[in-house]
Amino acid sequence: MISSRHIEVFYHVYNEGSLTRAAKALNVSQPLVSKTLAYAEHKLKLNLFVRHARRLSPTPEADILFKHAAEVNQQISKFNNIAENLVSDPSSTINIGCTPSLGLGLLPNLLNEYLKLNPDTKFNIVNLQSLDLEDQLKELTFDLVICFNPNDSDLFQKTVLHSGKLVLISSKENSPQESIFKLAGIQDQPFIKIKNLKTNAAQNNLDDVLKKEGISVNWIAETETIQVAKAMVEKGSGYAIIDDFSAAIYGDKISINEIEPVIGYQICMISNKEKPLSVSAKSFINFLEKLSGNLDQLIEG
Amino acid sequence: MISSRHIEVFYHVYNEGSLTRAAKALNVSQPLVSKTLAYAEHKLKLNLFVRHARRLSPTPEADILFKHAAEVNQQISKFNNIAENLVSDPSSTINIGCTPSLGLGLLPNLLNEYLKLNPDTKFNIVNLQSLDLEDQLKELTFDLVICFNPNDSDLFQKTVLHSGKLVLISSKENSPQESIFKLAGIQDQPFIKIKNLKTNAAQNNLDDVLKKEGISVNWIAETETIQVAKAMVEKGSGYAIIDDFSAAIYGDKISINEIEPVIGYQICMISNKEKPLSVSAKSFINFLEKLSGNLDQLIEG
DNA sequence: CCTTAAGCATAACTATTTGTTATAGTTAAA
DNA sequence: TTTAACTATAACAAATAGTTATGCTTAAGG
Repeated sequence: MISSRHIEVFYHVYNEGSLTRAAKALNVSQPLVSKTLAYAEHKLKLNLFVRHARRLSPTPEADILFKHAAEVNQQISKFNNIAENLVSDPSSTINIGCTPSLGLGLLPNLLNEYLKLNPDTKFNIVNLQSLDLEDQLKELTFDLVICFNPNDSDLFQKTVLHSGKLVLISSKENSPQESIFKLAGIQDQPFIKIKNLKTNAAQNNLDDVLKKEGISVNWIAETETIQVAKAMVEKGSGYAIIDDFSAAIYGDKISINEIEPVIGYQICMISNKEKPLSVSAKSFINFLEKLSGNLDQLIEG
Repeated sequence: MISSRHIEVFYHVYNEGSLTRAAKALNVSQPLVSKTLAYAEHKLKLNLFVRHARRLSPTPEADILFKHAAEVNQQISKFNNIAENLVSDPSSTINIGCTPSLGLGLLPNLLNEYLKLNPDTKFNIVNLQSLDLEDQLKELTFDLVICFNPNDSDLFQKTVLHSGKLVLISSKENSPQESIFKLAGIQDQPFIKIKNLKTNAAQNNLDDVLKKEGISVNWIAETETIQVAKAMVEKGSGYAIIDDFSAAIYGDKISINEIEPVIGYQICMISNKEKPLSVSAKSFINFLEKLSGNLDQLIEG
């Protein structure tokens, strides 16, 4: 039995693709990550990564375990956040719910920007699936929620933060010739499918377009997280289609192509109209509204 | 941020209602449980239990956090079990999936009985929601699954292990006069509702009967776990209705009444017809089939 | 009312885990 | 080549997780 800490380390190593970067993300030293991971592998009697000289590559076992590691992390931080909500002064902390992929990608950048202007702000972030998020917003647990394509509802105030499009990712060795990829072309290529629509509503739109255009995909693997899809693409297993935001963030070792026809998605902020907001929450929402539509610049940072 | 170990300790203390018994369940010393719990409370800045002389009673915060603690535990053991399945020799270990409430109540008794006869057997138990269970059985992750009222399917071989009925639980001070409780009587009493039908399909039948009989309940609290319902009943907050198995196991401090009309449920074992089973798995399934219908005697043990 | 037994807290430890810095070894790329 | 980026190991230090022994409180029984 390995503990939550080991799982957390494994998660970050998989996610970052390197011990050094995982150590940075976890705010600990690199040797500790090396040791902890080795210990976890020893305890599980599994090799999670193959060590190349300057690089780690996840084993098939790691690919399978990653999504469960993500769930464990989510669950534990959810527990702690709920506990914190039970105790903390609601006026001083801004409670934000968001989907796991945005919590990893977009949100840290947003908070950083805001903290430059308002250094004393405290945030409390809970990662949940989209459906859960809307429930919790109804129950007034959060001040605001950031997610993909939310359902419209009279209860909620909605602001579109970003309109993006889906892009094709492929390994550098095996990327398509044309810079704008024709969607029908994926019939000729092995494809990595991202299921679990709850986590990533953007995928919904893809399925709709594929059906409408009558394109059948030749999928060779199905996964629930963008990270695993990206890892497989990197190994050269096939193409995958993800949102441009995640591609930009995870995309140093892969090649990215725009797609025709364009498949759009939205990242929105929603808040409950009936919830009386604290001054700090109002200020943050105001900040986001001003930023709305210009989020691209944050990715570079 | 508290770790999985703290959450585990909190879970068991809540579940057992005492530090000493939690220590026994966790196979550690009582002082350790005392310290770990105190540490968790300190870290969370929350009082989880009010200390009376010979007894702990959970605070409202603990009632809220318990279900999340249960989810964390489930998630972590799921991770470890999946990892184990990736490595272990399938022929030597019997992989069982079951719902959380049965995993806590019935299954340990069953395994104990079986281990008396076959001391060398290794079990691997994963707690999941009913819907997940059937998916995993399809994917051949488990040798067998034990759950409430499963859906019929051609893929699965089903054996009824136990036919039971739902019972009323109440505090000793405030229990109904008549030994067989007329269901319509709950209109007059505050009621604790157990939602989350996924975990406890037995509750489905209750809702059906209530609707059919046109009985409206005056529910004052809604929870997702039997343990929280039991804790509230014990505090005298109201009545609740649970399966007789759980009542017998959790029921030393509460009073139990049969209900009229009788509301039945079944505990079943299902296995995938297509999965080639190991000798040990076959033997265990055989053992269960023989026991089928005579599970009551196990509760006393 | 006094004794007993059950149950929690504290003290005084030990063992294990988690963390650190310093440093050596490997190799892709300038 | 040299450099820079990464991982592994060694040698410690700090924090956690565990132990037994023991004292305090009180519900229950004689």
